[in-house]
This record gives sequence, C-alpha cells and structure tokens, in this order.
Amino acid sequence: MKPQVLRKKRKPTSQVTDEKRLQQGKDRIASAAISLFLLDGYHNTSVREIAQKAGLSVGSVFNYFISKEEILFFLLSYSQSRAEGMLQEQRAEFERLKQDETSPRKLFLCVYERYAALTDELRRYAVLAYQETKSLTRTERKRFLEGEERIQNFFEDIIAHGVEQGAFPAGNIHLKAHCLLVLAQSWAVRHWALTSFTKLDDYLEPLKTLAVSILESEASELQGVPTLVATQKVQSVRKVQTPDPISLPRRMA
Amino acid sequence: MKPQVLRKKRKPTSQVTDEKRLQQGKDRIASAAISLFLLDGYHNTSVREIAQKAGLSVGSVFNYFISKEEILFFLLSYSQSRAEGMLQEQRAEFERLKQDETSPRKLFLCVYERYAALTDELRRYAVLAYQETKSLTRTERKRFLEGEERIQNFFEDIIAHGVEQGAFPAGNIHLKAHCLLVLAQSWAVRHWALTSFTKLDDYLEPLKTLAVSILESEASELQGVPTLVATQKVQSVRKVQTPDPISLPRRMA
DNA sequence: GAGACTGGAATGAACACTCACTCAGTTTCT
DNA sequence: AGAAACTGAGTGAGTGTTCATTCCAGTCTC
Repeated sequence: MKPQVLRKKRKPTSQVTDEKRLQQGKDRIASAAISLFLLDGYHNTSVREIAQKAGLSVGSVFNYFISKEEILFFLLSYSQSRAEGMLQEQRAEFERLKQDETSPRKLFLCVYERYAALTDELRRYAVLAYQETKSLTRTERKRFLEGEERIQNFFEDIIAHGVEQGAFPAGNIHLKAHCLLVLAQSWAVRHWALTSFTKLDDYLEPLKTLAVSILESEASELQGVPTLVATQKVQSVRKVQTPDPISLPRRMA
Repeated sequence: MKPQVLRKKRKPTSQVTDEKRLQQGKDRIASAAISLFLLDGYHNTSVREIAQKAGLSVGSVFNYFISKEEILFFLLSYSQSRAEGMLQEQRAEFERLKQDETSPRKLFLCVYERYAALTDELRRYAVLAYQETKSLTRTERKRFLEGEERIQNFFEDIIAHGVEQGAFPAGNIHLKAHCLLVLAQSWAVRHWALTSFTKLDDYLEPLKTLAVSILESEASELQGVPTLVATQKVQSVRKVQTPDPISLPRRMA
C-alpha cells in the first residue's frame, strides 16, 4: 500500500560494513524509533523523524535498515528473543528445582517473578507488540503469537506439576495459566492504570498473593449463581454491529 | 502527518440531510470499516476499500463522515457510550441490590457477568480500541482512558462495599479491581489464546470462581517468599534500550 | 610533513507512489 | 423540475526509498 518498491536485492554499495558500527547504528536508530512509535504509533512516525531523532540523515537510516518495517521487526524481535531466552533458562531451572523437591508454590512464584521482571524490563516493547502486530506480515505476526503460546504452555506445565504433587487442585489449568500470564502482562499493557504502584515490586508483591489464590482455587461450582435476569438491555445507543440489511444505495437495490 | 486536510467548514452542498438515512449510512460504513480495520489495521485500510465494502463510492463516504479519522472515532465512541450506558445502569442496579441486602459476592458476580457480556458483545471494538488509540488525538485518547478508569472505580466501589459488609478481606482493593477488569477484558483482547472456550460462558463460568478467589484472597504476606537469587542474567542478546552514548555520526561529534 | 589517493559512510534533493479528500457532473427520488 | 444523493477521475500533500554527490579518516608517496 505504501511506496514499498519491491526490492529483493540489497543495495550494491554504501552498506555499512563494519560490524560493530552497524550494530551501534542499528541500536541508535531503533532506540530513537521505539520512543517515537510509542508516542505516535508506527504509521504516524516518518523515517525522517526517526532519522532526526537518531541524529542522522534519512539516507543513512537506510544504510542500517533495509526498510522502515525492518526497524519495527528489529524491535519486536529483540523483545521476543529476550523472552525466548528467559523461557529456555527457566525451563532448565524448573527441572532442577523439581529434583530438589521445592514446593510447587515456591517453584511457581520463582518463575512468575522472573517473568514479571522481564515484562517490566521490556515494558515498552510489550506495548509496541500489542499495538503494532497488525503492521507486520501475517507470517511474522503468527510467529510472535506462537512465542507467547510457548510461555503460556510453560505456565501450564508448572501448574500441572503442582497438581500432580497435590499442591494445587486439578482443573482449569489452561484458564489459570492464561489468567496469570495476563495479569503479569497487564503491568506493561495497562501501565497507565497502575501509576499508584511506583515500581514493579509494589505491584508484584500483592499480586503474588492473588496469583496463589488463583492457583489454589477449587474448580467448584459457585453456590447460588445469579443468572442475570434483572439486567434489562441497554438500548440507549444505536446498534452498529450488523446494519447490513438496510439502506443499500439506491441504484444498487 | 497524513494528507489530513484541516477543514472546519462543512461542505456547502451534497451532505446527506435525511437524518434516518444518514444514520443508516454511517452504520453501513462503520460496519464495513471495522472488519477491515481489524483485518489489516486502520492505516493499511484505505477509504476506497471501505467504500467498496460498504457498497458505495469514495465520494459518498465523505457525505457521511467528514474524514477517515471520524470513522475510527465513531467506532470507538460507540463502544464507549455502550460501556458508559452499562455503567449507569449497573450503578443503579448496585444501589438497589444493596438495599435488598444481597450478599456482596452475589452482587459482584451479577455486575461482573454483565460486564463480561458487554466485552463479549463489543469484542471487536475492544480490540480496535487497544490497537488504534494511537491514531486519535491526544485529548480523545485521554477521554477513552478516563472511561475505563470509571469502570475500574465502580469495581472498587463494589469491592469496598463487600469489605464493609465483612464479606471480603480488606486491602488491595485497587489491585483487585484492576485484575478483575483485566481478566474480563482479556476475553476480547487475547481472544486468540482462548479458542478452546467456544463461547463466553465457557470462559466466564470457571473465571467467576477465580474471580471470587481473588476477591476473598487475604492480603497476607506469603510465607517463604523466594527472592529470586538463582536467576542469572540473560545476556544472549544485545541491549537496545539505551544505546545513546556511542557512535555519533562523525560530523556531529 | 605536504599532498594525492582511497573507499566506507553520510547526505538530502529527487523520485515514484499512495492516499485522503474534492467537486463538477450524473443519476435517482419526489 | 428541482432537490437530494451518488459518482469517480483528479489533486496535492505526504511518504518510503534511492543515489549522485560530498565528506573525511586513513594510507601511501615523495
């Protein structure tokens, strides 16, 4: 949709060849880019602005990145590979602690803390990821979602282990993992609503208690569930969802 | 940054005057727009595409909306006013049930169900809101966040009432409200990870149990908190966050 | 040390293209 | 007929990207 000339070939000359310099340059540009992206969004940020903020000329930006999209991709990749790294490491840690017969609760909290610390560190990237995945290729988008799925699976494994040990009640593992993940991420994604917590630990410390409550929650039926009767429909506003039936432009009818 | 011609004056002729027709048209267009926006994002969707999908010409679209941005605004406003409507209604319901001495738990669940039903209904709008608020004016953006804040405040009120009644333990009200809100919203925002739940109730039913666990969770210190020691730093990937110090382009040094 | 040479890197005007938006003319409705 | 609504080629601002040119830190020569 954008100019986007299809260009498989790399540019013949004037690429930055010095590896160190290249990486420093990429970091410079990426760092300028992310703050602008978070401020105005990817599409409302022009390469010229990025260049200016990074302190170089438009042309130079394209010596470091092949396209604007590659900058976004670079940023998201960075955060994903960090997450992937953590996952690997924590999987190993998990196996180790399992041998030590650490209590499942402790074990979970240990991993959870680590994950929360990571989301805190990568807060800006997480927000970017949530907002701008649409701007990626469909396949790239999928890759990112798969990454998150792996983390959720890991959480599920931990919970399952706890269930095996009899530490947590059985049932709803999938849901619980989802909830715990979402709550950790919300520190990044909904950070504006959490300003009363000045730093991660202020949030994480009480959250851990809640997390444990979730883990240990029995899958029992709630007694006396109110199956909402008394809630009349809100019809103060026009419906927009499915206006299809009506009002074709006259000539088309 | 985009063409964005600033145009305060309405066009002199050829506006759609018939109120009913105008609204139907707006709905038509909005409905076409939202599915495209969700598919490719706001910026990757052109007005031409919207027009085509809505079954009219480009020009006509601008008889109904003054700008492309107004379409986005219309969509987000719609979902917000729905939420606001629900809030009003539920506040009233809350007062009523309080008189009836309904148990706080039941009371909460009643409201929570209603809220979940709303997010389900407005699922597509919620996703849009999360992804595209960046494309709005800063003041408009703020208005939306304030709306969500009001809902969270309402949740807080309900919890506080429960605490007064001795049904829930004191403490962490703000946090709990946040968590419950986020979990309900995640049905919309992270719907792709919840495909194993085919419809809202499959998700909501077990979630309610977890929600109650959260509500009733004591703010006690966790015994034996592991203060993560054994987690070595991940340094497999370059840091991107603060590359500022190094490598100014030569002429600028 | 002065001067010429080298080539990687930086530059920014120019290019090709997209897209929101306009408006003169046409169609449809009453 | 006249008003209301629709149409779509046209406009121009704005964009990502290119590339001929300039710059400059070294290196070689004398």
